[in-house]
Amino acid sequence: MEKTSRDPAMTDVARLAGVSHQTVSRVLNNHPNVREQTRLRVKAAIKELDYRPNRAARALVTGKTQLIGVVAQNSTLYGPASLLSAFEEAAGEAGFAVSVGRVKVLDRDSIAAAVERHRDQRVAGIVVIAPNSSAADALADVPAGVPLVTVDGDPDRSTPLVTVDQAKGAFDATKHLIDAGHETVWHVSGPADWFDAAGRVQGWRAALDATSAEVPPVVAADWSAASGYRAGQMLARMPEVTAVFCSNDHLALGVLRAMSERGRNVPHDVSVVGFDDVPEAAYFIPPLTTVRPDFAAVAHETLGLLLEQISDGETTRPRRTVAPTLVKRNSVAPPR
Amino acid sequence: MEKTSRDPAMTDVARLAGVSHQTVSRVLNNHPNVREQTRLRVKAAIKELDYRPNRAARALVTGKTQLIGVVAQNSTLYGPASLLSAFEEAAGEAGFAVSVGRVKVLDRDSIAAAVERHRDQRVAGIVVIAPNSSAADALADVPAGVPLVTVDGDPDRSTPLVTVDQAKGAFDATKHLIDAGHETVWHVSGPADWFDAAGRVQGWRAALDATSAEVPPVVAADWSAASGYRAGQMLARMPEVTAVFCSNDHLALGVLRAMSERGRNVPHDVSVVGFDDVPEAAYFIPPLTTVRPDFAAVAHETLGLLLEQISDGETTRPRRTVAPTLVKRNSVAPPR
DNA sequence: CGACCTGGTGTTATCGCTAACATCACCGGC
DNA sequence: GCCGGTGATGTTAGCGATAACACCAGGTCG
Repeated sequence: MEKTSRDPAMTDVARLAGVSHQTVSRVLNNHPNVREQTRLRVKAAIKELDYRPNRAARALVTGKTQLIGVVAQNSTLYGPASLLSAFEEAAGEAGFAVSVGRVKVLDRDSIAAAVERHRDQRVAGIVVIAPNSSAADALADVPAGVPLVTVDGDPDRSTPLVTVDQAKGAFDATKHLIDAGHETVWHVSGPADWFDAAGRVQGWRAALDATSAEVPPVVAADWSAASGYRAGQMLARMPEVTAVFCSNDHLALGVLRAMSERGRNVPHDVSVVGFDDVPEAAYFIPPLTTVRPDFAAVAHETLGLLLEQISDGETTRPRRTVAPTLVKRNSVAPPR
Repeated sequence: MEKTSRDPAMTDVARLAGVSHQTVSRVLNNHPNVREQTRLRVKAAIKELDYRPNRAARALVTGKTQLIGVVAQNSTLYGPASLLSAFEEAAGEAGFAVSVGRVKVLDRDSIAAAVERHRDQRVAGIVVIAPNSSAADALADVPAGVPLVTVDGDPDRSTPLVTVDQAKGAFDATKHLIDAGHETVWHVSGPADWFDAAGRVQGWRAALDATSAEVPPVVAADWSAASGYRAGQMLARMPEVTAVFCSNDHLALGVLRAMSERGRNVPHDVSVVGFDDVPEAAYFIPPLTTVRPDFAAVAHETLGLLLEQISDGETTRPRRTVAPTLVKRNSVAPPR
């Protein structure tokens, strides 16, 4: 077995190539003033030694890391999980490593602690997936000077923000139900302190207002299928309910089950629309019409906004929304 | 607006506390030979300046980072996503940052590239969530000397491995169906090259063998509800099928829909069991009996194994499995 | 033809920390 | 009462990169 000697450093490459370490550094950073021949010699030496630059040393001298910190809730909710995954991929492609700080609950202290951990790491920027108001509040504590982008955060706050256009998605969904002939549309909403949920309520109401339809009371739930089921049990008993827009697909699943148990056929007795387009939505009974957010686009906008801040210190257009699309399946029909 | 001066460094703390920077370092690293009074003075100075050690500088001199790299597929499959989330939380609690390298497909090249990126970062250790054989193959390329733990990987390979006891979960599920009175149990399996799927097939077969039940052919699918639906359409036409064990909950969802369309009642005509216990499983129609893996336990075992390697260079017990539990709901009944 | 630029390269200082050694006061033991 | 040990602290030397400047050859220009 060979003795583990230390990893090759820049000076080792320099020695092998017969140049100074500074020239190696120039090659690595694509400085213009290096002769082509020298450049090739250095590159050959790098390859031969399997040299890889020490990021710690570079970070020490430049004062910058190639790390982005993300604060996200420790949940497996489809939306946040998809978003995170998409962001990690986008950042990776841009040459940034992503360090994820999971938080059990989205309260002020937990988020502050996660942000602190990231600052300890001296991340180049921080992304906070802050879908509810307690999370948004915590951002007030984040010192200025740290590039920061919020995703799904508070639209009324001034920090750079990227978000799915919840209102538009909800509007389209509701409009689709009205266009099918329903007099009005009921709404099972997510938790009131979530901005996503609030935006969807808003879009739903706007669609009803636009057609002068009566606005029934919001049925409040959390995001779970369980709460959707409970809401559904109530709605199933009300014969005047013929169309329900649910704030996410799992709520819709719960509603579907409640309707099925009460013998109300979906879509012929009651039409249902969800939000998120989870992969299995097409296999609900019946296949669910829903709204699909473009998480990859959100991730790219977020990264763009963050990189802008990192390089310029400022952002030109600190607010971006991404429009979702309506996916039509078989859970909507005209009322009979 | 204040001019942004550089972050405080150890020497700043030292000056304020009236000691040398080395003493500050000793306080930070809990060295024994520091007078209590000095220690307090230094701590006060740290607090006053909001000093935070520069990890890059520390990493540079010690040659070690507090970073763990994870390689995971860019998917929102419930199992892997839960596992990742749990691991990030566990690592965070242990004071490690987690850098996630997402990979679009689990092939050899992608994984090798992700591992390289992590080595560039000089991570202290790497976790690879390698649920299928192409991923496992890629690990052969990882040079020795990098602490590495595989999750859901190849049981036949010699790298340290943590995994859910798939066979036991499948055995229990199958046994449960047989105990309910079914003559045999059909199986809709996940992709053949996934170890999880293979383990579940094995457990299912073992349970049938143990009771001398006939072993029907495996119905191959991928993990999606779509493929479960197709499998279900076939099974629904076969009157002799009274019990189906599905390799995950989404497959089960597809099967449920196919049964429902064919007018076969679950559980009275056909019993169905899934695997994973996704949060909405209790709200399928009917509520799904399934097997729940303990992802938090897997995460902790993984972290433990990795930290052992990081500190000792070796591992005593490089293979750990975590037993899942059967969750009984309403999708199982005696045959009629 | 000497002053001056400029492209290619090397030399030196520096980032903020830890390791190793140096220093010094104080202690007990022979 | 001198000597070696020990606890508390300071001093110095790196870790491996980049930045800033120095240097030198060769070409341009007045």
